[in-house]
Amino acid sequence: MTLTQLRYLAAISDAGMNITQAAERVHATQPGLSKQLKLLEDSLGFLLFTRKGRSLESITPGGVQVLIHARRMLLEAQNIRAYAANERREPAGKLVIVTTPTQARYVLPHPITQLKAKYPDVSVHLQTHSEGEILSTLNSAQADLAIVSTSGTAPNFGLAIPLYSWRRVAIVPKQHPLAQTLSEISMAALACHPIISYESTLRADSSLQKAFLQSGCAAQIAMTASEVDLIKTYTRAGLGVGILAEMAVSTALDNDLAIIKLPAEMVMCTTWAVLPNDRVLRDYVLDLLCDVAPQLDPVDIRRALRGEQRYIPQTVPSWIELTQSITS
Amino acid sequence: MTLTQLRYLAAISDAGMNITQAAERVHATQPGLSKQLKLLEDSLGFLLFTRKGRSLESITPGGVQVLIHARRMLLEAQNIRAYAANERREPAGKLVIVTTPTQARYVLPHPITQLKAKYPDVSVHLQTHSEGEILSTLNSAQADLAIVSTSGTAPNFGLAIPLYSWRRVAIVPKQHPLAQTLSEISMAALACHPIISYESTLRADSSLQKAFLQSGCAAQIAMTASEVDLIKTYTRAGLGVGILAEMAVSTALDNDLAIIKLPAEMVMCTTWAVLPNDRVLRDYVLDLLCDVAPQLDPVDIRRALRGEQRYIPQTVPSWIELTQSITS
DNA sequence: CGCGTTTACGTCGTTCGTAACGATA
DNA sequence: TATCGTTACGAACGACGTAAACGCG
Repeated sequence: MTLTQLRYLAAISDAGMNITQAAERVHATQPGLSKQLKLLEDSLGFLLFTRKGRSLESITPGGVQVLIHARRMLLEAQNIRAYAANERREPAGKLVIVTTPTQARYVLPHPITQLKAKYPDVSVHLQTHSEGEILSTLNSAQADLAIVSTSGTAPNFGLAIPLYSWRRVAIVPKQHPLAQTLSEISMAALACHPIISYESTLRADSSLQKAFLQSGCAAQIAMTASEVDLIKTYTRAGLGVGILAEMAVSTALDNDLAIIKLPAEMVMCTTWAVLPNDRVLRDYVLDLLCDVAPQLDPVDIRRALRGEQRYIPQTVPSWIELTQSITS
Repeated sequence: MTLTQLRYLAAISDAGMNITQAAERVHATQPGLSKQLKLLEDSLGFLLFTRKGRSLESITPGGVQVLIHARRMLLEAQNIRAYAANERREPAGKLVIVTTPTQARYVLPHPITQLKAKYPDVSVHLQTHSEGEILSTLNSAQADLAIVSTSGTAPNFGLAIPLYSWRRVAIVPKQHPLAQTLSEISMAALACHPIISYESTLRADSSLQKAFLQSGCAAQIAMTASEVDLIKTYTRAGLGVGILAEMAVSTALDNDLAIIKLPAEMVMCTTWAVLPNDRVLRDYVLDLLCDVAPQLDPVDIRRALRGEQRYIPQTVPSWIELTQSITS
């Protein structure tokens, strides 16, 4: 049993029992994998895959168990390599982030630019998914971290680190009657207008729906979209009042839109970085996080990931505080 | 980075930075380890040990981190091998148990005899320690399981499985006045006599001390011993009333002694099997446990060890029930 | 006949042990 | 001088890739 054999085993499983395809992914030849698989099965003494003719059909129950432990070993091997790469200040590396389109488009550009300036040889891979899919993606894909938002408690996976809190805002075209709203708008006033927002607001437990329910009004969801830009576009077209995350609007770029505060019934959301436990992160990952949220202490995070102590978050700043401190 | 290199690394650390000694333990030559260590350090890019002249002085902070992950990998490798050995019904194997002298001497002989009858090629290693040292030994030594007793809650380590509950009994020579005691003796009556018991009863929080305190008496601890046999010997010599675990006396062997029940103030103790989490056990380990405590379900234990579900203990039988069902 | 796996074979790299050497206390 | 680690070298093993054969759809 060698590490190579286990790596091949995982690759074959990942490639859907296709040895040829697995061989390409690990940059080796197909007969090589075939042979190492056979050797592994011989040394273990039982079959890891069921065969159909010559092809692999499916993984055996024993194969599943072996694979579980093999993947843990490969993860730890990665950890050692990551630690070593940090230690010798290796400039190159890979960074896979799974997050939502809003984060990817409006929050991450600046931190990632900073990161690329400091570490030009790190290849960054952004995977955007809808809110619900992100944690399962972090689990299956070999991503380094997830950045997600919740309106309530911490995501129940790995180590969840609160980055900042934020509110939703309403947007209308400057010529819209509501554009004159001076301070914040009431939920009741908002209920008179058709709403344009994210797809996720259709869910009954969304914080938007709950805010309307709480104030005794029913929202008219005029339309939903998955892309923030679509919401802006249709708001500009006069189809209704757009409601979106405050990170997604800026007075500079959206100067044809009026930005209206929403009342306290519209609860604050929190954006979290979610890190898989027991994983050694490259330095640039922590750099990135600290760049997003300066209140973080990389040493604390490292300790929490190693399981040495529970992670106790600092006071979580609001998005507005963060952007103010950047411009100042 | 190969598994061999990591195994050597762990061996060198275990041998106190002595490469020659480490080489013996892994059945390899000293130059082999020396070279592989250098190769590992080269591939990682930093030193794992500090050198003093030519000798290894101590492990570096980086070495500590690498070692943590390396040990996890080696454990998982062991897990795969153990799973495979089970799968192919490998008759040979090793079983390391850490436990107390009482368990080793009075509880385990029968189950271990059974085990050796079923698996003659398994080499069994019993390590006896005092109650307090056992869990730390299980942690450091590569033992398969610990068997310990507590008078209260479950040991806070790994997976603790309650095997049986038991009481203490008092013993006196047949000619002793108390030998005529018909049913159980009161704590007050007991307090009139010098007590001979385990060393651990000297601790203020021992259940024996607490029982005396609760009934308002002070025990006269005449003497303590670490060995059960010593307690019996000095009891026979008439030095006092022996108090020991009921497993340690039998009407057959100790027919010169009268066995006296103790009242309910003397709380019941529980004997636990403690298994390290995330470890694949050989079949014979579970066989042994089920032989000690027939209420156990090996499938449940396996699932709990894999972290698939919490372990919910069955009703825990008392030692008396266990011995009765064996003889019946 | 193409796709995918297995088998066969030659080459290359690596590991391992023996032996000699070096340093240290 | 004894102990412990390093270096050097040769033999053996193992891994890998190329090429060909085999089954199956």
